[in-house]
Amino acid sequence: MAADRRTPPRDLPVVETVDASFLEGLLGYNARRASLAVIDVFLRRMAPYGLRPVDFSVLSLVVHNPGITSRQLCTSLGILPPNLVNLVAALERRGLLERHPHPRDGRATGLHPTAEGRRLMDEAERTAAALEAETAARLSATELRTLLKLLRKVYAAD
Amino acid sequence: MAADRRTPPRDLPVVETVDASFLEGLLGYNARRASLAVIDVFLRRMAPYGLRPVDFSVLSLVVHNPGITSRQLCTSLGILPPNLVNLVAALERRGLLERHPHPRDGRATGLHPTAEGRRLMDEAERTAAALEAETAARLSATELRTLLKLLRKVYAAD
DNA sequence: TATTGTTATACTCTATAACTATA
DNA sequence: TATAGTTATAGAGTATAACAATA
Repeated sequence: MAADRRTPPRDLPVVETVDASFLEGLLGYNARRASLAVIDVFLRRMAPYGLRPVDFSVLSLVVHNPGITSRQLCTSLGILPPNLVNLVAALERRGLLERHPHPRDGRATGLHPTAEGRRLMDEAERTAAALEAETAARLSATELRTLLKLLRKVYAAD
Repeated sequence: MAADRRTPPRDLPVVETVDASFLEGLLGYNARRASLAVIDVFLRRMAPYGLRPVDFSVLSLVVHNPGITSRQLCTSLGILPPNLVNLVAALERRGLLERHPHPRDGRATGLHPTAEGRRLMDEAERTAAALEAETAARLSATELRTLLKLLRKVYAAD
């Protein structure tokens, strides 16, 4: 599948600087680039806690919502049930949360943070807040508030 | 790995409505959610053209930058070279672009849109622009401009 | 020696089907 | 009959190492 080398060097155009202006005008393109940039920093700063973004999200919801079920986690975070199983199992093995039978629904399992889970999340959430200010250092506090508001407007009413 | 069913139904908390307020205050969380929502619509509306977001991005850059190299595409879009190969090969097989030797660098290959490639992108880009207005219908034109500007500010200076 | 494009490959993420136990 | 949780598995997306051809 090599290019046709028999073609003589004719009037073929050469690109010096790439024009990406069309893509840069699209919301999807910019939202994706921004989210990748932010998540990249997040990944590096959360590595010491052994938490990927998805682990952070799950454990954060468990800490702020003791007794939350897997189903509620999936709905809140847009994770499919089969993909949550190992996530929760790993956090349980690390002693960061416990599973107890749901008091009112025998099918469900309530997820509860352990003392260690609360302690870790307290640290991790403070790191996340600091990181937030840092990542968005190019934005004023007002700009950051506006950005969050507009982003929520884009996906909230789905 | 079942929950301990011997535990009697004690004072275990039950979550009625999930509190996600901490996550909703994080830029990364909101950027990710927004980008997934926008890309989901994009995916559905571009399916008739047989273009995923990444195909759209690649072909758009080729159309707007005839002669662009794989390396330039990778740098512009944050794709790793090995993962671009099959992408370009597929677009070539569909007759949407052609590969010709680079006039000034024997190692490189220039990518050039075919007439069919230009025609398809013309349609696809008009659909993308329409979709843009639609997806962001909850935002005013001013809000959309502000959102794009702030998103670029987040990732631009990386 | 460095760079472009490529192959092979591995790892993660996401998605679907099917099962169990409870409601 | 429907739902919560689980298993197994398939597919897409993303990553690294190593190579040939050219600079």
